[in-house]
Amino acid sequence: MRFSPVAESTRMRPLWKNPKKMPCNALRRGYFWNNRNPLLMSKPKTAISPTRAENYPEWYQQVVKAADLAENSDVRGCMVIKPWGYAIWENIQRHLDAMFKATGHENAYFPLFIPMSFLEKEAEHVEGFAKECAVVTHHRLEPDGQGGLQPAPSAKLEEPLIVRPTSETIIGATFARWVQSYRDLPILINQWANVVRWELRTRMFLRTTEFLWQEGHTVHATEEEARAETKQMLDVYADFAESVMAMPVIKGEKTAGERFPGAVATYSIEALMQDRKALQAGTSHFLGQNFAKAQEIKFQNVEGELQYAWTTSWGVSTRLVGGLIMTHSDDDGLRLPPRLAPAQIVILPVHRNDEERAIVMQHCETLKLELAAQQYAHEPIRVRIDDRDLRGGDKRWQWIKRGVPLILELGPRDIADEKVFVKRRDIEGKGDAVPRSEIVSTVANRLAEIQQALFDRAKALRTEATIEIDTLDKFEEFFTEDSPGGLAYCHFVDSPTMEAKLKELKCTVRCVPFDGPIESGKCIFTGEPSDRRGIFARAY
RNA sequence: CGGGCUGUAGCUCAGCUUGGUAGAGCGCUGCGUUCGGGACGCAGAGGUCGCAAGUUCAAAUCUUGUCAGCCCGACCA
Repeated sequence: MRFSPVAESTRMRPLWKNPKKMPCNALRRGYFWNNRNPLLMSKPKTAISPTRAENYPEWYQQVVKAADLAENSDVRGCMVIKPWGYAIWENIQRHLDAMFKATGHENAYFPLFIPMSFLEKEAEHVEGFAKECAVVTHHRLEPDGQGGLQPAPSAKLEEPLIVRPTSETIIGATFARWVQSYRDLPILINQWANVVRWELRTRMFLRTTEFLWQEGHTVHATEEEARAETKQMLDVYADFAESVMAMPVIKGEKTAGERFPGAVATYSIEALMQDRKALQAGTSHFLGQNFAKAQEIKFQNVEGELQYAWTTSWGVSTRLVGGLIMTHSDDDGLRLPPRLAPAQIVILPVHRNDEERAIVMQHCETLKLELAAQQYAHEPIRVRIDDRDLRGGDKRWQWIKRGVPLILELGPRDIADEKVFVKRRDIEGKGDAVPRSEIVSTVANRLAEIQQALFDRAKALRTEATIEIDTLDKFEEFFTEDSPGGLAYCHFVDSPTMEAKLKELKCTVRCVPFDGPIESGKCIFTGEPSDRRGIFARAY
């Protein structure tokens, strides 16, 4: 997740002022800022370097930086989410929160710290999380005698606390007190929180040591109801991903190996990124009675019998922002779907002197008010005027890199012509002059078109990258190092043979899609009979 | 936890082999010319060379120790 030193330095800057002295490697590989490499001058200039085709992971890092979304912090593996990035997360929260409320859930907040013994209660859960937990062992610091501090030996905790990697255990313990009768059920709770998983390799938004998420936890009287809840929330996620994020997803069930520790069934939405790697964008778990038994969540049913409850949990995280970036962005930076854009429209005033400035600003303010009075997707349109004292080109490129869907320019010439210059971020090119009289009435439509266009483009890419494979040879060919890869639908039966082959190919089973047809086939790894295809892909 | 590497200006780095006034690009500040697709010129500000000890008349440079970080592997939303 750190910017690699190579990329930050040599690749971005002209190391050799005299082109004749440049090593030819550097020339060929385009190690030049803004592609000013003299040998590549014919190539269109892009705001992000390297391009997606040249070096996808590095491109991703550069987009995060150029779009001003986040930066690395002084704490290893943790990022600072900057205002523009956080505003995107806030929009994600706002939409999801409304959807959770609409399905009957309420927000609550549980402790950051979990007694270690809680984690120990569910055996598989221990297995799954123990290795990556941050542990709190002391509650006081004292001088170490050398000008520094140390945890006070006298302040050692009797039982260590772990920083929550997820809250099933502590919420379960709480629910155990809340539930006595079938009349107390269901319990439908959501929590917006931060969690910590001490990952060794981190990447901005996609995998950081601390991340922000939402975790829903529910308790039900019956298995059917809990299963329905699990599916319902997966549907909520899928709906959100597709309609708000414009990110096409596939709903499916995880295999045993990919299941949440302690769950009976794990469902996920899977998205395909532009480098043809899959991203798990959200998960929903049917926990059966496993956690209820571990946490003693019991209730008396109508007949007066004591029963274990059925629980679920489901979550999405700031990882969605990573998915958003990799789904829509291009070689000029971020492209935001209008429904999530912190600013859907930025107006750039163009003026050269104070006299012009006064006139232009007045027109900009009026335009802003008219636009903001319009609605898109049942919300007032979000408009900003950028009147910072910067050169026009710089400013314009900043907003392009930040992914604002519509950039409007308004200068003396436009005012004279009664026009506004409009640039759609999702379309190549400089933009068009639109009559001032039309811009306000058509703006909601324009945003809707952008939203749809981004979705369509992403979906087309996925369709192009999707294939059905029925032989191991073809499978291996599809996932060789040089092959672009993608989503492979294959018959399979979970087995050690398969696991070994997948590991060799750096490939994973993403899920067994719900909408896949039931058809008889043979596992491409073992030849055993199978009736469903699974989706295989390299993944984040 | 194994293997490789790096700590010098806000950022990215050069300088170290062969010890002798602390460097570049970008960024930042000011002034001027520019300005509707990423401007240019001039003038500035900015550093206990990760930390500690040692060798030396003299250490960014050599030696030892120490701390931190990065990359590649095994694990993961």
